[in-house]
Amino acid sequence: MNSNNIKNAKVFKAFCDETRLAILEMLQSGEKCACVLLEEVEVGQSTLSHHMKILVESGVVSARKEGKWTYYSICENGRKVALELLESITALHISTEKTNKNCCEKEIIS
Amino acid sequence: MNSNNIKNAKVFKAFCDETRLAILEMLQSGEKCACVLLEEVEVGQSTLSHHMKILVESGVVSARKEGKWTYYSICENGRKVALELLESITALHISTEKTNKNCCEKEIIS
DNA sequence: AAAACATATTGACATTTTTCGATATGATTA
DNA sequence: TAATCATATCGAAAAATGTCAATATGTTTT
Repeated sequence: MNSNNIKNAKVFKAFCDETRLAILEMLQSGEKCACVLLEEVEVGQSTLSHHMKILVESGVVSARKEGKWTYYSICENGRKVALELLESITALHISTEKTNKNCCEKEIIS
Repeated sequence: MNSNNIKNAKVFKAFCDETRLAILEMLQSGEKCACVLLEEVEVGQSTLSHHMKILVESGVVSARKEGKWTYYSICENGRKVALELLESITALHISTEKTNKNCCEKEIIS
């Protein structure tokens, strides 16, 4: 039982919301100021701020403050971490052989 | 604006819940019968069934019915699709040059 | 055919997440 | 220093999700 599951789930929260995927899409063309994102995304300012927080906390997006503006961009390292995490949580740990044909032994024993 | 965002979000829903990550973890050692998963995961039968549905719909897990049992396993192809999707939605479409230093032109113009 | 079993579905409730408007904070401009 | 601007935070409402108990469905066993 991996107790990192709660933490890992947080990384993927970044990608399981429509609005956040739209934001990521905009960031693919490079760093964007929050005010620019706000113009293109169909949510209010406080909602955008909330989504940006989730994206930053997932590690996939990084924030840079400059004066009164905040610039967001896709974080290469966070991207790599997420990809490797997805690789690792879906990787098979066995060869292709079937070992579970009779998985419900209680049926057979009792 | 990519209208696949709703569909894509669904793929990652598989990974943004603690219980589903625990289930995936069990499936890493190979195909498992629902009854075996139920023994190890801390939820009721109907809840497990609900999670399995989400996992199957994401494409990452496939179900195989055999008599009264249902066997679940990580779907190699679905895994690949998810990985490629994550690659593509986080890929930068520009070189590293900064183009947004003065992103808030309205400030300068008005 | 009836009983037992594995899983899916339904409906209700609890929790979490998303959203918004209002307000706070912190920076810049006048 | 007052006004303005960009963003964050708060509190409440709405929507979505997770959970369970009960029941339905389909299969196997007796």
